[in-house]
Amino acid sequence: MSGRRSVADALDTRAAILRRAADIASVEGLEGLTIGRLAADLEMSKSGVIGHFGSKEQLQLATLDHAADLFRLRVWEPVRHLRPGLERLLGICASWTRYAEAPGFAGGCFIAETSFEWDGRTGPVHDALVVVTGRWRRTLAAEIRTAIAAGELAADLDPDQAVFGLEALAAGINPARQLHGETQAPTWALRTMHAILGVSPATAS
Amino acid sequence: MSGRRSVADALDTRAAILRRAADIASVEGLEGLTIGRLAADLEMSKSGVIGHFGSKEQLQLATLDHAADLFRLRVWEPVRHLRPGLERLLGICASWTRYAEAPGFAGGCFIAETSFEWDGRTGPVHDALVVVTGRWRRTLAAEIRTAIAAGELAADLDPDQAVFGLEALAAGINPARQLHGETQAPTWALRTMHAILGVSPATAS
DNA sequence: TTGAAGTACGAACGTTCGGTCGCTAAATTG
DNA sequence: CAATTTAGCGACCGAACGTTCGTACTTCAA
Repeated sequence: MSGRRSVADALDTRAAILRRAADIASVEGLEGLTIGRLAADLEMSKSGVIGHFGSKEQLQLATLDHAADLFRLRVWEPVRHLRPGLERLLGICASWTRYAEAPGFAGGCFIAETSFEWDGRTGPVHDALVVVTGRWRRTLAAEIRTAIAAGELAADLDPDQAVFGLEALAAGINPARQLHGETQAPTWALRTMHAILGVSPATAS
Repeated sequence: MSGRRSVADALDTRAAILRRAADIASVEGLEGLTIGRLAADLEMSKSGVIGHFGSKEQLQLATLDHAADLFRLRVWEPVRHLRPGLERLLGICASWTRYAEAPGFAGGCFIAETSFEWDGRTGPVHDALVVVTGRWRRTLAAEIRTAIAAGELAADLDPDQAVFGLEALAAGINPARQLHGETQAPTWALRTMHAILGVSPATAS
């Protein structure tokens, strides 16, 4: 009844842990995630859970990576094939706000949640978060610069300022929906993103 | 060496606890706030701390109220005397972004932090947060509607969408500064707020 | 067939959590 | 001056925390 079942099962177990961990952490935060709670939910022992990661901090890092993978899969992958520049940028805005509406986690977008939870702290999780969000920021900035170079966006648009605006709006969907039940928040965010980029609704659709 | 000192001291003690609690919670979150940590920082016993509030949840609610008071004092009070409508609205944007730049807490704006921490949870703290942020949203929306009625803002501006945008931008300053060291974030936020309202830089200054 | 590697268990570890209790002593009230 | 109230302390509780350890069992390689 106990012991290892198979390599495939083991990989499944680890994946199942991370899936559940991301779900819990999206509500309780990455620090509010506890090994005991995780074990109870998965009907495992605590040592069985932590054995896959070694420590809680490693579990947190793995959970963050898992969530980042999911974010890329849901936001970046669908628009990856589009032409670099404005077309792909608008695609990102669309898939991003769509993702924020239904991120697949119980508590909303994991990355946004964690950014606010860990921005004031220090340590490996903070640093990993900087890497993950920094990479996304650079992707956005590059796309904007490409669009400007192609004449698709105004030459006087500040890419860094635009990236800041887009990120803030996407993150803002979380509390708007869960605190105030603003179901229109994703639509508002998308419209305001277009305004920031100086794109007319006609061009955007 | 022990025992009560005076009523004035007692009020000071309570205020000192709340001040320190808000400071800790701005970094560690309202849940990461612990009575033991608080007692150690203030060189008190745990029972001496919790005696002022009764339970941790009451302490959390009091801390939230305290932070909301400070927010009102720093953001609303300075522009309270201004003429309702666009003038006061622009004043709010200015004091708001200034506040987000130096909120007086170790970990950035407390309200923004807590909004993301508690948006997915339930209970009294969540409910209190809804009240606090809801009141602020209504204040903003009313100011925008006044400005529209006076012809100072475009008639087709959606007040709720604008409120969503302003709030998202103000909150976004937190992780931008603390995660990526973007010292320009407050300036970016203010500029984008003006863009959302359809106000030209000339009018704004 | 035997041995190594790996997966999970259950029990225990020391610590910290929120919270309670009885007490002391100062301030307030009469 | 006596009685009441109250701030704060220190000891303590049960529960939950992250973590370690020895053990059982399965799978895979030699």
